[in-house]
Amino acid sequence: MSIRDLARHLDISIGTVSRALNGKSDVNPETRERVLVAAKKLGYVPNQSGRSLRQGTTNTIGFMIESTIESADSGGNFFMPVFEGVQSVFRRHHLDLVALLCGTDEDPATYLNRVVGRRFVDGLIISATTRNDPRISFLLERKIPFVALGRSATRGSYPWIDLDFEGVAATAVARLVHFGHRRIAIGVPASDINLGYVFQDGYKRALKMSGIHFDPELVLRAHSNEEGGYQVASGMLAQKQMPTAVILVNENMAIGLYRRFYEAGIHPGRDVAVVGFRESTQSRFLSPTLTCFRISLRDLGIKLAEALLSTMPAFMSNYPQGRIELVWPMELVPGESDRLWRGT
Amino acid sequence: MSIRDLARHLDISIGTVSRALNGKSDVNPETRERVLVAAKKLGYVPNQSGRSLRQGTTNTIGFMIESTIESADSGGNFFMPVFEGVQSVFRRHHLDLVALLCGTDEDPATYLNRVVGRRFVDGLIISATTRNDPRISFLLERKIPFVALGRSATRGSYPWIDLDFEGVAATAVARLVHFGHRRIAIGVPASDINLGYVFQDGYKRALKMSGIHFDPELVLRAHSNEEGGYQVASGMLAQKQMPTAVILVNENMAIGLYRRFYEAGIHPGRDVAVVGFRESTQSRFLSPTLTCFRISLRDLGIKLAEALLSTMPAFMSNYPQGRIELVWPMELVPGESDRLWRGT
DNA sequence: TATGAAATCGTAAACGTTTACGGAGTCCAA
DNA sequence: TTGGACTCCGTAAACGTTTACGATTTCATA
Repeated sequence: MSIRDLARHLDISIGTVSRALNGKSDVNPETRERVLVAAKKLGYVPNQSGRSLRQGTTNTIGFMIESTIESADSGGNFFMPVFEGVQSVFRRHHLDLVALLCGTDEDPATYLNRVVGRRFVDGLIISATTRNDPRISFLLERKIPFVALGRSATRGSYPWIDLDFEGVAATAVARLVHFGHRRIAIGVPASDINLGYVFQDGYKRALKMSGIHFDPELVLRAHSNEEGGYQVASGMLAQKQMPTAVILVNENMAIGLYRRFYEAGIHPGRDVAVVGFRESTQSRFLSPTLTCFRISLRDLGIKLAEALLSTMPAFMSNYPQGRIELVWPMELVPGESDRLWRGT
Repeated sequence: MSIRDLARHLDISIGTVSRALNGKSDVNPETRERVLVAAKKLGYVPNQSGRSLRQGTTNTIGFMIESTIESADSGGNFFMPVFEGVQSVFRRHHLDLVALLCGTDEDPATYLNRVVGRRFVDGLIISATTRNDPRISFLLERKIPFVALGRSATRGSYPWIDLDFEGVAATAVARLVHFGHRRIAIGVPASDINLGYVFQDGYKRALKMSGIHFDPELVLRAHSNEEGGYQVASGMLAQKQMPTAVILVNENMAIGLYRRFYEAGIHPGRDVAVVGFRESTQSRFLSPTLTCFRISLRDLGIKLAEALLSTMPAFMSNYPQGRIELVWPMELVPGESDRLWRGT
């Protein structure tokens, strides 16, 4: 069922059929109608390879997510709503979104090279950017439209949207200090993901603002999952003077952290204050409920999509131009995990 | 940087270049070497649209996952490891895997129709199959290679791999009965997903085996997330005679269920027995740890990939033929959530 | 009626591959 | 010297689209 079959069936030329289907102006409204109903009746769908080859564009956007060991068990629930948002924008422009999974046994940069080289996608959204992310320089030099979810320390100008981890650290520290805490630990990712650095910097700055000396012992590196949280709690318990509060950068860590404290007879929200990261159904139903930060992942996805489209020649005209370096604000959602504190 | 440029640069014909790159036999080993090094040096990557158009095959497999409201916050951590497994097999065959996200505002069947019609993928893995899944009959009639993760009640023969929810129900019921329980509730998905039916059937059968009368009141429908778990617990608490045990079909429900019971002063693992579904880092670090079922998602992914390849003409020869209707066994992992039971 | 513009459509080239086919060598045996 | 077998390579068609261009028709106007 190619366009040729359709044309034969209607006894008109394939050029006219193509123009009719693509909404070109120089075609009789009446024949256009005939073409459209015939296409629907015969179930004609244009072959994407053919049109891609001709137009040099695939109408497909790739969202690259890495299923690293660390995030394998936790990344999904974050990305799904983001996809939703991205897709809601793309649909209006007849763009398809595919998620590109880079396995753990392949280097993200070479994977990207293959995908881009094949002309598989017209644009990319990359996520989980590392401190110096080779993908960014690669995409810049190849002039592939992209937007990064998470900035990086890479030189050069490129569009990125990043969560305000510095703000998270500042808000959390200020709140905990206000509750009387002085010894505040943080759990940061063990990987090279850039958010860890941003978060840690924000933490230090916030401590300085409160006149608290920075103690490197309070920075606990761990994987961003339940087991990592368990280790963070263990690290806190092992210190001669246990921190009275902790800020986590991932909500899954909270579960393991709770667990470890329970085992030690310590009750989060009563004996130790916990601030988690992202508000979710999970954080709302934990016991104690987690004080954390709210973010509309769907809106984030929408913004990502718009940012990308504003850099793509075919869609630029519909979107405002200019640098895109956006720090996404988050709102603190009070929970029980840091409220029941009664002082040392 | 097309194959034509490469040929010009080497001063040989494009046909020879193509044959050299594709490992055809009728090419001088020496010139092949020249082609390969030049291709690498110039960074040539074949245009996928061109080859797809010519060969009628895209070398791409789609894994369709629906980001329904229900699973939006929980589906990810399940699929990531599965992707890993699938991809490990595909890589050997130079197949690319993309995740196809069907948004909540689009009908899965029409989405599938578009993707398939465009000749975007050579094969498909579909998941979250419903009771009567229109995608299955669609793919069957269009003769698109596919494998379903989760069987369906649809007539016709097609390859599927399904988790052994009947076995889960049987094992859990038998165990709980052995611990002295007679009034065992279950939490099943509120959606039309087929696993809910399978699970429920297994539950009924297991009750009959133990000589326990089936009470429809004990079947509690809810979303497969934390909030759903909360509602299941509420449902149990509301009954004149509260069930002494509950089996959940999703581990995220456990968190909300725990929450609700805590609020009522009831301790899971002491006052009520809970059996969850899938073993994960989460289930291991909950308090109490969840008695649940272990499954290697990576192996599941590998099996899915092999099943699909065995139905695709280009790869059939490498894989055993025959019907693929596989019930994937799961092993019970004892936790604390159903062990501390001391009887009524 | 002649003319030109507008509307509508057909023709053919082009996108980047792969591959069937045939041609040009080379080598060896008859 | 001829013929055949073999190796290697070039030629050109084909995949399904889109689109620039020109051809034809219609229609109003001079």
